[in-house]
Amino acid sequence: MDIQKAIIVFDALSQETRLRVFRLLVEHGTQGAPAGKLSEALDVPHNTLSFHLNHMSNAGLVASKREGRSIIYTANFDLMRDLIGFLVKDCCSVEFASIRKDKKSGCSIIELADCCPPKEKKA
Amino acid sequence: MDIQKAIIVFDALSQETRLRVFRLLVEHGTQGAPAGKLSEALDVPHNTLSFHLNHMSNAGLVASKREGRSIIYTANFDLMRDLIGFLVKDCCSVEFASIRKDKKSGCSIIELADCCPPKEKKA
DNA sequence: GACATATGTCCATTATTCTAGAAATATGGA
DNA sequence: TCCATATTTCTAGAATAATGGACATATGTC
Repeated sequence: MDIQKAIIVFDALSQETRLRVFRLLVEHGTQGAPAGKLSEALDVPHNTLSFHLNHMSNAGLVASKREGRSIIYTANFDLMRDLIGFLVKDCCSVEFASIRKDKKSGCSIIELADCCPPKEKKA
Repeated sequence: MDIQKAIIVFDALSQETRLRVFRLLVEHGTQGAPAGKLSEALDVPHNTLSFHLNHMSNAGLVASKREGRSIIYTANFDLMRDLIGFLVKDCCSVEFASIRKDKKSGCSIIELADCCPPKEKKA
């Protein structure tokens, strides 16, 4: 993920309605949820929500597919992983957070040194 | 980190100048860098940069301390770790990213399953 | 104290984003 | 075809954010 993409994703997440939508979609997993259900659950007018869903879709945060009369939205988990990777690699220091590939599992392993503050280099 | 705090941090990171400032500060580590150096490095007028640094400071993303005539800004690495933790816990699914404490090292370990997509539950 | 340096504050302008009413589009069913 | 449902698009006003010139403040040096 480059810096321009990251800005777009941060922007999409920096608004209450949108962040709530996203977290709700995360709860719905890969199955997703229809726009109307989100509108109702979050108590946001359908046209306002549509504006935000469109915003999120442009940012790549969500995908949508029609199913009958409904349009089902799903969270983009891949993007979320990329974003986490960006924060670790580009917005943190190796002293505080590091990322590496685990060959065996094929997973990326991130270590957050939240309990072991680095010794300050005395200048 | 709660959702309100997350929105504030995302907002602070969702603007090009601010994200560039933050990444530059990350490179400067715990030592930080003076406002003027940032202004010069990023080619942003000092007053405009001051506006953004103030924005970032309010969000808790950076800290500042005076040193002679300069004001030294430093990235808040703790907040960055909290943000990464928030994304993993609240904005991702356990199938895609999980976080656990490693008793021995005292670190939080995050596993990003970026190479092992979960088997879809056939409905 | 006079001056240069480093940074912040004030202000007006411009640009962008959010909101929700009204109308439009798409789908499915009687 | 007619109607209800689900959602989006259009639109305009309101709110918020970004920009940079001019000025103010704080610090260090001579």
